[in-house]
Amino acid sequence: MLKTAVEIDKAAMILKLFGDRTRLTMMKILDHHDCCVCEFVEIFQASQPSISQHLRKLRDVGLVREERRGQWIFYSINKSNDYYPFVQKILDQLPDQDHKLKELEEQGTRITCC
Amino acid sequence: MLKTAVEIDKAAMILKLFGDRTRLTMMKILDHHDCCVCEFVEIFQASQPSISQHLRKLRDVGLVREERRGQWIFYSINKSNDYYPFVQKILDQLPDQDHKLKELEEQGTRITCC
DNA sequence: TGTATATATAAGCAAATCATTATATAATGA
DNA sequence: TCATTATATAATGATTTGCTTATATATACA
Repeated sequence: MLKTAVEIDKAAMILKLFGDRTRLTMMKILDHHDCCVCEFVEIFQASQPSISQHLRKLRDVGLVREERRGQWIFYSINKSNDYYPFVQKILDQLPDQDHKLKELEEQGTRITCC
Repeated sequence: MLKTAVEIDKAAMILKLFGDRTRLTMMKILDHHDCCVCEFVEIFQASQPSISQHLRKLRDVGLVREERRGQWIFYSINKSNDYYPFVQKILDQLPDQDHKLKELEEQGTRITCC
């Protein structure tokens, strides 16, 4: 009974995070590729603090992880999150966003350090 | 390309609506049973305008339909919505909420008109 | 026809959200 | 060591959200 209520609440919390175009696209990209903050800044043509704040929300609930690699901080999907199976079924239904990374590569702004 | 962007945007719009505990639970219930407004008022112990406003948001994007039956207005899932397959895959992962309707039946507040 | 019931809608308000600007921190490289 | 680059965080403000209260409308029923 109680467990059920908690699960619906937790699902709603995740869906609320996904109810933002930027965060949803981030998650779709991260499901296939790690990315650093500055790549997202390029992809979304958004300010760096704005991107950092979106990533922080995703990190705060354990959906993504951060890892420093030299000068950059890379984000990746946290596949060991309890709700990853739920998350994955949603992301699987979204159109591939690889073209956004391809554009960065063509521009030469994709970070391929480490 | 453009189509892709629109689809992600549309998905984000739906997920934003689902990012609310009340609306998400409503959708899960409606996926199996039609319900009228006063039943939701009982289930969520919420005010009637609050429930009506949530239902309106779901209706405005075509996720649910309304239909008058005598004194009551019943809401149902709109399975012909383009995004219903997407919606259904999300709802399928949520715990069954039938116990909420059972409680109404036990209380005698379930509407079974028409 | 008048009253009660079910619902929708409008207006107002507090809280949440999302961007911006400003600043701090950490790593790199000259 | 100093300047640059990448990032996080704090503070602020505009917008959105979700509730409440008040009111309008439609049906049912005596």
